[in-house]
Amino acid sequence: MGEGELRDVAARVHSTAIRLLRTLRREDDGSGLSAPRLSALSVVVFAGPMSLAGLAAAEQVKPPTMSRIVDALVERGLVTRIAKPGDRRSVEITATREGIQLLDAGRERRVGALVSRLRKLADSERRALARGVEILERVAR
Amino acid sequence: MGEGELRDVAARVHSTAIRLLRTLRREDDGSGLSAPRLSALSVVVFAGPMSLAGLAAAEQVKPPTMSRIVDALVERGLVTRIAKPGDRRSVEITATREGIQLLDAGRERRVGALVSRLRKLADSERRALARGVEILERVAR
DNA sequence: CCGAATCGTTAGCATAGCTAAGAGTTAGGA
DNA sequence: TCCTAACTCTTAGCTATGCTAACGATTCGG
Repeated sequence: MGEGELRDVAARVHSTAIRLLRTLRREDDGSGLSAPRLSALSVVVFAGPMSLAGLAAAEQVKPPTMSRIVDALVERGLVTRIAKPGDRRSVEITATREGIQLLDAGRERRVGALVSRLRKLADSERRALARGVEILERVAR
Repeated sequence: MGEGELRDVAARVHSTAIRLLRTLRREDDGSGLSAPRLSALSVVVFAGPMSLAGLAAAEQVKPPTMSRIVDALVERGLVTRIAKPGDRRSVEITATREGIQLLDAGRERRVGALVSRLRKLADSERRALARGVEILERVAR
């Protein structure tokens, strides 16, 4: 594959990812949470309890920003913020059962919307897509 | 392909797109423009001159929000905002030469970063990725 | 045990999103 | 004709999200 083709693939991957996420984002309206809050919650749910600094780093955001996002999530009972025993400077942020449920529902909507689109594909196309995404996972890592 | 597999593909497409864009976004720092401004500029550059309402719709944003973004772009000389001859209620937003140049440089950085990652792939993988993206383009449309 | 480093929060600023409301322009019907 | 309705954009004012700087509390090292 030549240099020009490679650039073309890269450009298409880029613009397609943008368009896809923009489309799926509409599904988030039903969650009652903004995108940054939803995203932070999802990190806590999937990566497990973590410090505020860790969560901020995971979200590529500075600690003060994350501190306020966590405020809002605590306010809604979606996470708890508990001083870490052994080092009381630090806090452990943990998802509550409500937090997990809300996130699951939201991801269901997003992924569900995508599934319903994928259903229109032929089986061979689904397999080609699966193979492509497998490769892209390594690229994005 | 079964229902479970289909969900799995959808979930992986979703999370991979998120991770990929998050990675590439770091390249935008060099542009001196925030993400919404950069994105609005890119629409104007690629779709050509358009009204404020059209641009707002393209960016899935309300007109007042776009009005301020355009303010900033005009301020930096990246677009012009000219009353449309024939209907002076409306404005035509047009990219300047500087706007086009700035956008090209930014996209170069993003796509370039992606290209350098794709270079590590085997040729068969690049082809598989190209095929997958082709399918995903239809899905995202 | 005292100074320095670490972790989080608070304060204050800019940007980005919204709705509500207003100004200017166009279009259409009496 | 002209007056009202509709359309396009902007302004005003709110909340949320991002930042840096500075502070309080805690822990660690010498």
